[in-house]
Amino acid sequence: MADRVRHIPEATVARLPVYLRSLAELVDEKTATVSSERLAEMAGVNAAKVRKDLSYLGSYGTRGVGYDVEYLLFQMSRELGLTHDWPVVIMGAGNLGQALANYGGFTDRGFPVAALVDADPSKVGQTFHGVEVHHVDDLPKIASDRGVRIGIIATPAAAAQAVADQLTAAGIRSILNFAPAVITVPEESSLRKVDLALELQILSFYQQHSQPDPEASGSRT
Amino acid sequence: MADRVRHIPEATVARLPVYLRSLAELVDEKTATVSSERLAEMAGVNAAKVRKDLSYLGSYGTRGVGYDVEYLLFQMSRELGLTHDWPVVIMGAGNLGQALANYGGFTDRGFPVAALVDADPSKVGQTFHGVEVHHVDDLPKIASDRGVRIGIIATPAAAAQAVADQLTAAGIRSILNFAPAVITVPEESSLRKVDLALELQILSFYQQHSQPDPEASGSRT
DNA sequence: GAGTGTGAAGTAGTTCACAGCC
DNA sequence: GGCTGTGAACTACTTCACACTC
Repeated sequence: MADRVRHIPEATVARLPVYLRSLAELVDEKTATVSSERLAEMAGVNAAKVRKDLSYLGSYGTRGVGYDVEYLLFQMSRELGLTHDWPVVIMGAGNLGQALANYGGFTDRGFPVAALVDADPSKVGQTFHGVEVHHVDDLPKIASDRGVRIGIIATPAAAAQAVADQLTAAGIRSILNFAPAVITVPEESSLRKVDLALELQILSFYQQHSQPDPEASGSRT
Repeated sequence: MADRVRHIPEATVARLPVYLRSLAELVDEKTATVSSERLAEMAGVNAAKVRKDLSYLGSYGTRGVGYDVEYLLFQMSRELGLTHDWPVVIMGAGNLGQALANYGGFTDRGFPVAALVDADPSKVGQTFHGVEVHHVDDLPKIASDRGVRIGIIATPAAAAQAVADQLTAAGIRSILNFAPAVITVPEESSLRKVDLALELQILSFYQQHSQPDPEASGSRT
């Protein structure tokens, strides 16, 4: 039994939110229990993976029955730290920053946008979708006043590293980077990236390699 | 030599665009050759990985010297299928769809937005950032007329699977899904996902587990 | 009988370490 | 001497298969 083993593989962590969403759907449709097989289907993975993933959280299933939807949902929310809100700041009040502030999906899911932050004084004071733009110099104050733990970088690539450093200086250790640039953060910080063009380039690769190119000559058979 | 070995690991494919970007920077600053070490630093990975990744494309380096920046950039663009444009359609002309149409980053990188597509007749005919909204019934025609091979799903979650099916029916086999929903596509199609809330939830997990919880009791040492 | 929990086997990806070439 | 290219060792993740519990 050896304490509660507290190391959950990264790959598993990345799937927990998908299970969470599936569980939320099951609650909506008033399903009381769910098998690993059903959950696997909903999450688009296989059943063995679901069972192994869930086993890292603890033994919350019942053999012969399945998992109690509500109980599992609660445990998973707790594990993911979603039992309370996490206010975020969006760095960069340009197109992307505004669009993200505008996008309801964050607030709805427990990540209210506490502020937009920009270096351009002409943007400071403006409001987008109810979110005010503050000057980057005020970041430390905003972060501590509003308990912001997560920063979203929505600046041009050239500014991304400097902005990451500002977030770090303001005590923000979780960063979601939308800028198409590689940034480095201290060891103890978490960094996730979303790079739209990169995803399209990956699709392009597979597109390129899918159809046997009619121009490919020379190699018969 | 056994032909040219044509299986590149997925993990490698996902890194190629990052190398590509680094190489583009090197070209800008007129650097002629680059070592795996330098490239690794720029891409935020380690040097052995760079060498192994590049070796899948072929032996484009020179021992004792490094890689010719321009030549490698060209080879990599070719491999990624970026020597020509790939027009895309954006499915869903709501907030997110409009924001994506508005975001210059796609067109700049060789993925011009051929059309926005929506089911709502009141949106059809409108223009966002120079991109016209078409009715979803016209999708097959648009796709074939404009050679669209990539579709971007920017609809609400509830519509995502139906839209994916419409894309498939229109012969589009590469899909980038922004909707917070699991969708399935035929075996031969490629699917990538971008889920903003999911990324924040992952950060929340690590945030939650980072600080040694002061309430954690019992285990001394 | 049904369905979880998990060791064991299998697979993919990473890193090491060094032979080989410039 | 410097740096690539790559087998070999290692690590992470996935899947299988079955003992175990309800």
